[in-house]
Amino acid sequence: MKKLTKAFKALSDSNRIRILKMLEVRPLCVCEITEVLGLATSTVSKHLSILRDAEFILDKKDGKWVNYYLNDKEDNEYINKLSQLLKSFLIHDDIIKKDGQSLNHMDRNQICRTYEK
Amino acid sequence: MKKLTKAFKALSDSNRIRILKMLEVRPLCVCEITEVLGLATSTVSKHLSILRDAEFILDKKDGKWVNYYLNDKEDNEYINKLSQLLKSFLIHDDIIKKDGQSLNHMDRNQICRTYEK
DNA sequence: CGTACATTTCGTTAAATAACGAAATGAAAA
DNA sequence: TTTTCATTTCGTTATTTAACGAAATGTACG
Repeated sequence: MKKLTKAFKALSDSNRIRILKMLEVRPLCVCEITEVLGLATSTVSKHLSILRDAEFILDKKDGKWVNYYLNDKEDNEYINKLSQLLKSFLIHDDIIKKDGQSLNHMDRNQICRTYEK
Repeated sequence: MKKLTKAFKALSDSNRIRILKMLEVRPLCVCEITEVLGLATSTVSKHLSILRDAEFILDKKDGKWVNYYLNDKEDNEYINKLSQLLKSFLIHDDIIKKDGQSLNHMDRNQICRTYEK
């Protein structure tokens, strides 16, 4: 029961939904997500830890970057089903569409420079 | 987006999950739910209003009782899909099973007497 | 080695939430 | 119409949460 309510709680914030929908497009580092959402880096990092704790996402270190991506392992029924369902939701949502477009024009090496913020 | 996060927020509390699973068994009045959950009546009433606001449930007055039941109308895609999914979850959960058993032995007219509490 | 920099952790603050009891509401029964 | 009683609303309190900036961490590059 706790695992399930944790999953729903993770999905109950619009910024976290946006993150998951962005990760449907491709794996992303923290600063790319930060750029799209317009939040502080520390806030985005916290959101990602909540999504990871609920097992919606996984991360992989790659040099100085940390890439986050959707968890498509088969070992958590709730997460599998909910992720799949979420993929069918918000297809025509303006914010979600715009977020996806932003990602297409985005170069991580241009964006992720602390001193420009 | 707001409707969706509201739905997930409604599902992010274990007492509200228990209520929805109980309503899968049969429609219930506030005091039956109160009895099973062991919460104050006002707290249960608030949980029900959250579930109703998210459109997971509907209510119908019947004399002095208010019966709550699952919303099986077809007009809210998110709710339909999530309710359906929830029906497949927690089938073997001990608390959920026990809640269902409690309901079977329950007579609303025995339970719902303010002065006995 | 030392600097740069992506990310996480920490401490704080404002807002949201779950819980309760008491009071208000409204329908049914006496 | 007065009382009963299921339910809702209100006011309060304790906890959780989302947000921020500052400081800490750890890797890569000069």
